[in-house]
Amino acid sequence: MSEDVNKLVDKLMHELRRGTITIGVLSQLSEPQYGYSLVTMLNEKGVQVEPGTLYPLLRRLEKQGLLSSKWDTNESRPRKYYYLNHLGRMVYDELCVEWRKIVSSLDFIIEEDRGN
Amino acid sequence: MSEDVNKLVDKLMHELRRGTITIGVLSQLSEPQYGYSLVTMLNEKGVQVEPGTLYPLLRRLEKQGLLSSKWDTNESRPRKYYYLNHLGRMVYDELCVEWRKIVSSLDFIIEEDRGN
DNA sequence: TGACAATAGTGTATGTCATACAGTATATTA
DNA sequence: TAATATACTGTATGACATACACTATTGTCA
Repeated sequence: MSEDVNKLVDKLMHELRRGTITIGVLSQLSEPQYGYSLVTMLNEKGVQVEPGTLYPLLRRLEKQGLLSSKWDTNESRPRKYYYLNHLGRMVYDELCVEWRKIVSSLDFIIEEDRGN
Repeated sequence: MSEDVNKLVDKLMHELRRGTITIGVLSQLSEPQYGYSLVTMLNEKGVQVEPGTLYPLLRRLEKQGLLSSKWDTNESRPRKYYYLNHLGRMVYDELCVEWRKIVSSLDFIIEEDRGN
């Protein structure tokens, strides 16, 4: 497989992953977390997310009302902690339901294709 | 839940679905299909895709070398059929592997969150 | 038969957000 | 002390879905 095709595959995989970043991030915020900790946690769990992506996402979700945040300056260094608020929990739950539907649909059609 | 929140949820769900359109489309092209037939097939199987999305996607995938196409003018009306070629089949298989990894990771972290 | 609707495909503008990278600030390490 | 790591903010670009407009052909119905 050539270099160009590898790039194409990478690109397609990135697009495949794209929509899952939000739900992945929301899933870790039942307890307050700060940005770099989230990057590490998620990477360890198989959800790759770049800091340049995560921070705007956190700010966006906070702006949309799903997350709340607080600065903690009592530790060795200042960190901004984000966590799901009430609305965020509700929306996250709905996204999880939707995710299961999507997975179910895709699993069905991919397995169907396997049979061919 | 207010109107604005419903819109936000809709938007997030759209983003969640976004990356799955390509793999959904590729899954149906082991046999040649034409655009509007694909829209119907996929909708029936739970993968919503708009014609305005599908046609550019089909053209893009063809340009990238994954799909081949042929006009069939022998039927009642002219239709353009697309189908996976050899490279497309290979790439599709890789995407399926990646999809399973993503699903596995997300299932793990969502179930982990359930336990909280 | 002609007008309109449905089918089928193409194209443009806009919206959304990830990525890439630059930059700032603070704490830690060499 | 200077360099590096940690932590966060901001800008430009890339990718592609959505919304909608438009063209072309065939089917339906008055």
